[in-house]
Amino acid sequence: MSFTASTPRKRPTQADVARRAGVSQAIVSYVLNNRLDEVAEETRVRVLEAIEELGYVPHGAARSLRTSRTMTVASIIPDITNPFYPELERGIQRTAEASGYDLVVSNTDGDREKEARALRGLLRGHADGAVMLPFHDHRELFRTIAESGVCLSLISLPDPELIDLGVDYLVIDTSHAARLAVTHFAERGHSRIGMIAGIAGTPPSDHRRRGFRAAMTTHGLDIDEALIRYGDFQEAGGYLAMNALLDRKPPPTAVFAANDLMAIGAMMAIRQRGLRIPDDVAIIGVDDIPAARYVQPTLTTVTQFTEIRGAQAAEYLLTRLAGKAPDIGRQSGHRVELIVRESA
Amino acid sequence: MSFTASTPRKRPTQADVARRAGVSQAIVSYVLNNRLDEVAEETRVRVLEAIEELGYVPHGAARSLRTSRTMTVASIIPDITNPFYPELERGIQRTAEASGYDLVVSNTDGDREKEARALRGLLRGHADGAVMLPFHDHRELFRTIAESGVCLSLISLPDPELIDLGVDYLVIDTSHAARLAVTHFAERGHSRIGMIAGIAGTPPSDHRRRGFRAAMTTHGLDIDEALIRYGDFQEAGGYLAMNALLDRKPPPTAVFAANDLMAIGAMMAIRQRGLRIPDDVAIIGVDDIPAARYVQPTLTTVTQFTEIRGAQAAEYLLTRLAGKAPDIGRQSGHRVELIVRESA
DNA sequence: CATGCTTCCTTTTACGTATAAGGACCAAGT
DNA sequence: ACTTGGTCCTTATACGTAAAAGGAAGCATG
Repeated sequence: MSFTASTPRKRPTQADVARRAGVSQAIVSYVLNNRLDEVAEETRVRVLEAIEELGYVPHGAARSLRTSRTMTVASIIPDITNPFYPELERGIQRTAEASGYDLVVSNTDGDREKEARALRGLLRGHADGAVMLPFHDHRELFRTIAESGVCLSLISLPDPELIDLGVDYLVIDTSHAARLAVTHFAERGHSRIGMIAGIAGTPPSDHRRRGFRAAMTTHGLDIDEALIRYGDFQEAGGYLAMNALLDRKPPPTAVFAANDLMAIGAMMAIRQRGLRIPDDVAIIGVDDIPAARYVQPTLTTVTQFTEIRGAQAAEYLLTRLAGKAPDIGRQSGHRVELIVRESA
Repeated sequence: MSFTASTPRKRPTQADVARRAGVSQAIVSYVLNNRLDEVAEETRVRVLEAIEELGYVPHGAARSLRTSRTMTVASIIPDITNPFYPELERGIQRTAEASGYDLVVSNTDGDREKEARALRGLLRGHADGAVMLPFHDHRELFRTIAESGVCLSLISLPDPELIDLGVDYLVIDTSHAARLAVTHFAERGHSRIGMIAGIAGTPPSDHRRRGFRAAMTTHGLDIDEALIRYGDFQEAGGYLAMNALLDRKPPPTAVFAANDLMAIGAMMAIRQRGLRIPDDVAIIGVDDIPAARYVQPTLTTVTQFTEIRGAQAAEYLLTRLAGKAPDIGRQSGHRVELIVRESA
């Protein structure tokens, strides 16, 4: 049995570097932090050489303890396997890394308890701030976190009390997405319009549904409650919901799905019954995930400019971490646009 | 202008808790670490009450500094927007969280320098270990990392020297995937078979290509070098590569793509020319991403049981972190299976 | 009645870093 | 000659925690 693996060479510390360079530990620290006025050029070079020779790398935890900055940001999102979120994620990561921050990712599955657990993790000081797309209400926890000095950038509807505490918001205006879809349907002569909403009871889903209702009313269309179904934001949920819709007499001629995955699931259900898209049933989704371009027929959808949005949320966070943000939280909406393809 | 946000209430420490409970800081630490023999039940309760009242939460960095454990693992992967990786990611995360570990994610874009940067991050002690799917060769860095006591679990071909250092491997046998695809094509009478490989020069891609060559030879089929093209593992790359293949005279009647995204891009190119799948050109991909079931026609593909694989790689890592692994690195292959759908 | 053993504390130390505070030396100004 | 001030060091300290070491009280043992 080899012992190589069980006897890791202890990593060198600033003290080791200092000994090697014949100076005190403080000087090493000054060199590392570019305090040029504190240390003579000649010494600086000697220290840098020692660092190189020993392969010294700063100890993250010690540094955090001292500075109370971790140089990592957390991203708390519902489901990384839903293509919408990696896109968002990527925007966040790009921005964070550009400022030298690491990224810790937590999947919540949209589960209340998992969301809460991830948030409590912030209190342990694992990250300097977080970007989060919450499914549930966590006002208490957000409050505690904001008060403890961890910055928050939320992608959701804003909460005035939290804005006062310096929480930034990227406002999701999904009612507008619903409006775009319904208008498009109405213009093409549809009147019997159904909706596949997200998980009942979660705020993003409720909001999207309210937007749908409002848009229908605007266009003077009747809302048949039986034509509003709920899915799980996955293909399977869309598939089941669509089947339920097609069982109604008469079935809807157009369906707005709260995200693309469910729209794609719905398309499967429609095809399986031998119906044609968009002739028999038209479909509009939300998110413009890459797959929307690759399904047959291609999917008409409302894009939210996901990656840009992630980057913007992260931007809010990073300016705040840099101390360049106003005390009070900022908020901004975001552009939303209908991309007309073949399905509607 | 409000000052609420700029004056965060300082978080309580064990010392604060101790003061409140009328004991010393050490007792608080003992309580938190369940050293039941060290503290009387009555005191314990008093301390727990104080913790509750003050809302005390342990300070991660301080704890890490003391214990030299961070309770986080890193996952270093090429591209989170490629649906293959979130799947992998999810497996890793599920396993890590079950053991109480946080997960730090780094996207490398398959870029050599970004991979190296993420690896160097490990040396700062941000994580106790890492699961990585490397695109490039980093033997030197891996060596340094392993020697400094950070555990590694790699998804790639094993390196004997690193195995000696206790690095675990989940071996990707993509030559087998290629074999399954070629065999399937051969059985259906195809002889003019093309391949869309990954980025030229990266090990995973090279290996997949070698497997393809070997399988062709096994079946006594000619390899036309002009029918091997390279893509970027994205839809766009598959699309371009397929167009190049269709320009050959005669074009291939079957194409094996190194991943599903490129296969889907290839299908677009085929459709655009008015050709039929699989009658004119048959397609097989690799990964079995969710979209494979939703494209039209549905995509025949080689599944790698991605989430399970991620979980297994993480499992390796966690057992090692728990000190339950042999000094020497482990390695295991993984199941690979052809899923026959409509495209071939 | 000294001795040792438990039980349950407190005191002390170390982890590796950033930085404030202090000191030695030398050139320049009076 | 004596401050003054700058330059470039060293020493000392704090961050919050875990855990070793030490100590006081009570109780049983010979």
